[in-house]
Amino acid sequence: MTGLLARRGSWQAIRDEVMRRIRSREWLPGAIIPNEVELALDFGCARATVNRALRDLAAAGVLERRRRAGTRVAVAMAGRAGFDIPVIHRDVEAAGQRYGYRLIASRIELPPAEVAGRMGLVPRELLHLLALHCADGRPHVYEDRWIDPQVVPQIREVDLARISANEWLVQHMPFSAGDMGISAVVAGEAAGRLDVAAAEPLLLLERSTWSDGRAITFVRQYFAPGHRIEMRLAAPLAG
Amino acid sequence: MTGLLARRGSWQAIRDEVMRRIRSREWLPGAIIPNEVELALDFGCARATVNRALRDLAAAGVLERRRRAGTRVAVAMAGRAGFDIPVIHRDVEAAGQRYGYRLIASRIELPPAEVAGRMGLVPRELLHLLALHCADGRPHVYEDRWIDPQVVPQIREVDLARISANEWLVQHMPFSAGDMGISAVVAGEAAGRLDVAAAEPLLLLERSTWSDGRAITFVRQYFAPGHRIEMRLAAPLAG
DNA sequence: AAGTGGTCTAGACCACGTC
DNA sequence: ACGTGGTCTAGACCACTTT
Repeated sequence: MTGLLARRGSWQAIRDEVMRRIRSREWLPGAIIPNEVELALDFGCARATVNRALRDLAAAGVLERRRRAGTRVAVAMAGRAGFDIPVIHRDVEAAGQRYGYRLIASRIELPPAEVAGRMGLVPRELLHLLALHCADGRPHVYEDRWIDPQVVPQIREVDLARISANEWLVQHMPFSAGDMGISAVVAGEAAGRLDVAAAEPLLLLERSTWSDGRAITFVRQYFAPGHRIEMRLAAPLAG
Repeated sequence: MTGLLARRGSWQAIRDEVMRRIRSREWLPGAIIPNEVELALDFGCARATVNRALRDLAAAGVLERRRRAGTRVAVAMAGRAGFDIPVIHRDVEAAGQRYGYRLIASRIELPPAEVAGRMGLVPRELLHLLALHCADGRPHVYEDRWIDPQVVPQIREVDLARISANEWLVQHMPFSAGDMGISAVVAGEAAGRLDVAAAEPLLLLERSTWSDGRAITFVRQYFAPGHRIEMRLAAPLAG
């Protein structure tokens, strides 16, 4: 490609050209593509520029790169996506509704074995919170949360009746990893909290959050009937 | 930091040091941090190396960078996450079960207004597929899919009784953007397909996929009771 | 107008893992 | 062992946006 695709950043042009060759099946999944030096000659640029483009595609999962082994087109190039973790506060307000939060209960107690297991710790006393998030005064999300005060000692001094544990954690314990599971359940015992029939199907979101190998919190959130968790899927490349 | 954190890549050491300063509240959310030249002097490295580190953090959402305005610590540094799009085939086999696929119906017909709306097009004839994904011979996911043959003309020549539309699309129309919604519903009309009671709560995943501004496909997937969609949350930084 | 990040270069050395 | 990607440098020019 003799400089055809020149743009603002030539590494983007290179990335696009590589993508084109993959899409057009000029470079098949699993096949090794030319090395950086060859591509740099081909594209008439520095190797660092090619490196930038290929690194970008590797990060997006389109390419697989290994020293000495070279760069190949990923075989199962389907799966990764990015989305924004739903933040209830913003969710509600984005829908043009007034957000409300109410702490129902706050106790220090032993978690059931399942919760302890999810948090990967031997049962010991944790902070247990029950809370309700409201939209325009109506129950929106019922939340059952466990927090390990040994990992987040400052939590003892927070007035959790005023600020939701989630918002406080987000502000003071950021950058954590975690896992999340979504399932459908019958309202059951959460029905009373959300003011719905016990047979109503609810979305249950379970999330555990980790910092430095230690579980910070585990939360179960029951969403009011009809709620929809939405996410935009970010493609490896727009186009 | 006089070379204290030297590692394999010094840009990673710089990234870690910047993170440390943010975590320790040495640099507060919203505050401007020193520019690249200053940091390069501070760290005793080339500006490009600092740039690499800061670009990485900006991509992770930890920093916000603007020309001329400088680099500042992001205020709402909570939200982004990454996960792998659930691929039913792999899901089932990862659970040690045998995957099966069965095409129930395939028709060319006009979509209901809601589907047309989701795909952002005026109603015209689309390919409509009903299919069942099985695990160990038992119904696992019931799928109701619409495909626009004007966007994917090759689909007409595919034997969709043998390969699922999803797998074919993934292989031949990769790298697309889209949006996804998850909700809880009662089994209702999907109950018969999944062989469950009509009142059973099911997870409904709706996804529309776009390529180049045009909708490729819109699919509703009803998961068998008890199914859980899991995702690992990728933190901006491990640690 | 001027300062900041964005990018490119040409060359170099290094680390890793395959051969 | 040696080829490949990973990274770093020192300098340069450019693009954007705020002052």
